[in-house]
Amino acid sequence: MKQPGMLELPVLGLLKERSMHGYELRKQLSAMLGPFWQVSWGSLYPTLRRLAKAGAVEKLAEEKPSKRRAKTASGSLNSGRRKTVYRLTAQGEALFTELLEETAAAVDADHFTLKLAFFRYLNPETRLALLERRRAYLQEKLGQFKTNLRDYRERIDSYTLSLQNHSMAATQSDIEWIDELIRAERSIEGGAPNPSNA
Amino acid sequence: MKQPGMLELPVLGLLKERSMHGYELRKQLSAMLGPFWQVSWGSLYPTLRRLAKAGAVEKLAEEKPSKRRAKTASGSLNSGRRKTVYRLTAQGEALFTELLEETAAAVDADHFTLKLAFFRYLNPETRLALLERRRAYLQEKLGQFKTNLRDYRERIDSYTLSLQNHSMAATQSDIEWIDELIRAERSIEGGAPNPSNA
DNA sequence: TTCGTCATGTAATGGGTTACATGATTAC
DNA sequence: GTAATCATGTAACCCATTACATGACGAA
Repeated sequence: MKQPGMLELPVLGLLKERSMHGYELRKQLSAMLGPFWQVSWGSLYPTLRRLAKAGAVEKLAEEKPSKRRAKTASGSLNSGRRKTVYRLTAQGEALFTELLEETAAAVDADHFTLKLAFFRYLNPETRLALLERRRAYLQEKLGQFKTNLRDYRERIDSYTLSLQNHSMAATQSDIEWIDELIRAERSIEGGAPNPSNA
Repeated sequence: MKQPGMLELPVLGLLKERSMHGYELRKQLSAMLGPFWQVSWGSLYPTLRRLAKAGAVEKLAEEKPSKRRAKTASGSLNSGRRKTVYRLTAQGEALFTELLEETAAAVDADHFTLKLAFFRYLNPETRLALLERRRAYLQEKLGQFKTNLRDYRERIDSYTLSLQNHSMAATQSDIEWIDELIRAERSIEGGAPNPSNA
């Protein structure tokens, strides 16, 4: 991940479902967000520490199952202290909701992605608001692409032109995808009783 | 921009074309890379300072118009303001080429974009190598998406699923775009004499 | 026994973001 | 005369990256 302060939301969101230790958290994060999101230990653990300091999560030392000490036995002075399980607190729940609902940061692609991954915790109106905000942002960028190209097209070389055209097409495709999501949202809102997905 | 150390390449690349001052550099950067790339002063000027310290660019003080100017008429050809113009040095040229050619960092989307914007300075073989490296990377990610979905599909909700599907489609589209670029590269390589773009 | 995975962290480094601060010039 | 744009930077704050360091456990 690239931008600062982005891990908080997904960490809280995953811990909301169930308590986990750091290592598993990372695996779930990758599974949920796909291979482009790689979380490094050096960002995950400090995030957990910050959240713990803020009272949003608490550390639980899980006693080890190890039941058998047959072989190794002996002198290990202490046994506990293997996994550290993190659990969401009430404050953490509140923080999660706050981060999820804030519309300010919803426009940026990565922030939007993270919010979308936890959309099920939002009510339909908020979902629609976030979707429409993102859509407007993309539309604005599309317009900027066009003025940009109008003003500079002759001065940019063919590679850069190809770059911008591809980028515009991708933006257009994003918009269409958002439109689908908006349509789906409206149809469950006004139409059939909530199917609550699969 | 989000990642560290990414401004160096485009700054050197633009200064290679012609000397400029910081403010103009930023405008050119936006024009070239499109509206998703926003460069802040707080990252641009420190980058220039670093490059200057490394001897890659040199600062030229463009002298301001002798202090007092007649209101309008006199200095029509003057256009003087106190600007600091940056010029690429020989070392800077070397650094530019080095940064542009290194294949290690070429896989990441942003690095790849930046290199592509200066592809005209590379020979066709290096261009092809970079394109194919990027393609292989995307292909690999696509495979990871698939295994990921195979293993977790039942456990992810419909929003996250939509997210991943869209992300996969975008990756696929990126690959097709790269393929086009590769085809174009090969056709100028083996076929007609270099058309050197529009 | 050794290798791969599980598991938890810390330290140094670097640089991006945001806000701040200033002043000149142009257009209305 | 005043607002917008041109123009150049600095500073504090935050945090991601990378590399480092350690150790348990299961299987081959």
